[in-house]
This record gives sequence, C-alpha cells and structure tokens, in this order.
Amino acid sequence: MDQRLPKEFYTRDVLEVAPALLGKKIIRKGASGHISVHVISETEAYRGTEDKACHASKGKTPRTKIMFETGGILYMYLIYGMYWMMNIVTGSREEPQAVLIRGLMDVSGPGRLTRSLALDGSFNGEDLQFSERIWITGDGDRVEYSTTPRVGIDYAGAHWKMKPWRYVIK
DNA sequence: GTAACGATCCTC
DNA sequence: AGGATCGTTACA
Repeated sequence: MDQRLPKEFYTRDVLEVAPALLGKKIIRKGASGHISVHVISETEAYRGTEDKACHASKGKTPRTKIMFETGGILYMYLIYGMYWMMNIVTGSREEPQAVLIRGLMDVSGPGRLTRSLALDGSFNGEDLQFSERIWITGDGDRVEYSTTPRVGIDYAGAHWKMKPWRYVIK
C-alpha cells in the first residue's frame, strides 16, 4: 500500500495544502477491517484568525482549539444539527488553519461524504500519521484544478467571501 | 439561563 | 422555498 503523506505535507500554509490534497487518497479502515479508498476531488481553505469565514476568527474556544495545533490532524464539527464536516488541520502550532474536504470522486458534498465514510465527532483530533482507521496516501497523480469562491459563508463579508479558496478537480 | 444560528442536504 | 435538528456561541 502507498505511503502516508508525511507530517511536513500538512505543516505548510493552508493555501498550499488545500490544492495539493486534490487527487490524494483517503484510506478508511472500518471496525470490521474493511478498507475503502476515496480520491479527494474538492477542498476549501480556512486561514487564520483574520479570516472571517474561519471558525478560529472567534478566537480559541473548546470547539476550535484543535485548529491551533500543528497540522496533520482532523478537525470534525457538527453543522445544522445533523452533518459532520471533515477538516484537516494545517500549518504550525498557534496558526489556526484547516482544509474542509468538500467532495470525493465518488461522493460530492461535505455532509454526504462524512456520512458515507461513517465519520463523526470521535475523529476530532485524529492523527493522520498514526491512526489505524483513517489516513491519506500521496502517490502522485498530478491533477488539474480550478478555483472558485468558498460556499456557504455569506456571513463572512464580501472581502472574505470573494477569496478564491475553493479548489475543484477538472 | 436563554436565544440565535450555521463551512448542509433533502423534499416539496 | 422551507424544514430538519442540536452543539456552539454570545449575552444577560
């Protein structure tokens, strides 16, 4: 099986990591030992306390503190009372950043993909270097992608809403 | 305590 | 266009 992406892959700036994750494979190992592989097709970057669309813009809270850790771990949170969002923390410690996984080749939609992979709050803080149930490999199919503004952040104001920080495989 | 609201999705 | 559904957050 392919090698896991190294820690250094995730500790770079989120604006580098988010597009670099396109085409990479999420490996999910279920409780029964069943393994499934999913190619990432769509990501979004959330960057720092100054980014009004980023949860960390409200400062460090019980929910967002995981984003202040060193990159390479998962940040899971519940939205609209029923959908878990899967995010990958990036950057260095005390530099809150995360990549929202918005779509896979076989599933589109951040809520649908976590339901499909059976991911929930118990994965918050999961370390992609050492986890036995989820990790990401980096065999290097280079992919072409396009960028668009991020989705669902009307509240963040025009300046942050227009940033082309959503990355989609062509 | 209390209230408002969301990095969504499905059904009408 | 509207409802589901509840943790997180801000404020009193």
